[in-house]
Amino acid sequence: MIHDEDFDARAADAALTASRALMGVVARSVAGVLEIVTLPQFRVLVLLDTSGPLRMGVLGEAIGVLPSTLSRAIDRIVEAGWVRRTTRPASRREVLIELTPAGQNLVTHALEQRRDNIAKILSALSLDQKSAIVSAFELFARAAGETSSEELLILGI
Amino acid sequence: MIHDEDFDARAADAALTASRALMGVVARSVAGVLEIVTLPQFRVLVLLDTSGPLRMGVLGEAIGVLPSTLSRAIDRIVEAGWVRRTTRPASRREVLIELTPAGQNLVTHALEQRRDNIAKILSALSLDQKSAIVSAFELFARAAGETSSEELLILGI
DNA sequence: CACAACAATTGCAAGTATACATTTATGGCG
DNA sequence: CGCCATAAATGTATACTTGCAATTGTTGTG
Repeated sequence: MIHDEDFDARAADAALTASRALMGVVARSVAGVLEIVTLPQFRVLVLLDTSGPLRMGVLGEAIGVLPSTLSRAIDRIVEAGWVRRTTRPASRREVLIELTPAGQNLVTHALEQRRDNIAKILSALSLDQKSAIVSAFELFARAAGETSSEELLILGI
Repeated sequence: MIHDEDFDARAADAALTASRALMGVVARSVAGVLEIVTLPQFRVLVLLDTSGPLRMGVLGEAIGVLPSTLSRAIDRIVEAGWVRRTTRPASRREVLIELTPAGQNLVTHALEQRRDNIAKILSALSLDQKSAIVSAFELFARAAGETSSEELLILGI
C-alpha cells in the first residue's frame, strides 16, 4: 500500500532527524575530549570504563588492532597518565591495563556532559511530552536490539 | 518535587539509551567507509555533499584545519579519485573542490545505508508504535534545535 | 605600474596509527 | 627438565594528520 510506504519513509526521516540531534549531543561531549586524547585512545579509555581492567590481548581484540599497535598506543596513554600497566600476579606474562583516577575522570566527565545536555533539552518540554518521548525512545531502543559495544567503539562511545 | 526529578532522570536515561541505539546505526554506516577513507577525509566528502563545491579556504575553516593540512589532505583524495580541483574562472587564485561521481557515491551510499538500517528497525513495529515514535522523535529534534553541521562533522556525519 | 593583501601550495618537522616480522619473557606440558 | 605455546614488546617501515614558516601565483589598490 502506498500509504504505508509513505508513512514508513516519514518515520525513517524523523528517526534520522532525531539521530542528527542526538549525535549533535554526542559530538559536543566528545569534542572536548578529542582535544586531549585521540579517538583511538579514547576508545581504549571508554572500553576500560565499561569493562574494568583488561589484558592487552583482550583489549586489542576488542578494539580491533594488532598487539603491536596497541602496545605503543598504551605506551602513549600511560605516559600521558590516563592508564596504568599492571603485571598480573597469577600470571606474570599477562599485563593488565586499568584507568588511573585521571583517566576515569576524563571518561566520566564526557558521559556526564552528554547526559546533562540531553536533560537540558528535555527540560524545555511538558510532562506529557517528556512522557511521550520516554516511551518512544524506550520502544525504539528495544526494537533496535542490543547495540554491540564493538559498533559503538567505532565512534568512541 | 522528588517525582519530577525522578522522571526527568528516567527521561534522560531513555534518551541516552536511544542515542546509543541510533549511534550504533550511524557507526555501522560509517564503519565500512572508514576502511576506504580516513575520518578527516570523510568529513571533507560529507561537507562537500551537503554544501556543494567549496573553496579551499572555506573548506579548511569549516572542518577546522590549517590550509597546509587541507592542501595535502586534498592531494590524497584527489589522487584517490573522490574529489576534483577546479580553478575558479573568475578568480584564478581560488581553487574549488568538488565531489567526483565516485566521491558522491561513497557519501550517498553511507547515508542510504543509515536510512535503510533505521527503516529496518522500524519495520518490526506496529503502525501505532511507529506513529508514536515519529511524533516523539520530531518533538525531540525540535526541542534540541538546529544541530550545527560543524558539530556533526566531529563524528563524520 | 609597483606594492600590499590574499589564496593556495610547498618545505620542513613531529606525533600518531598501522602492519609485518622478530624478540623476550613466561607458563604449561610431555 | 626441555620444548613448545602464549603474551607482550620491539624493530622496522609506511601513511596520515598537524603545525609553523616560507614561497608562488593572483588580485586589487594607491
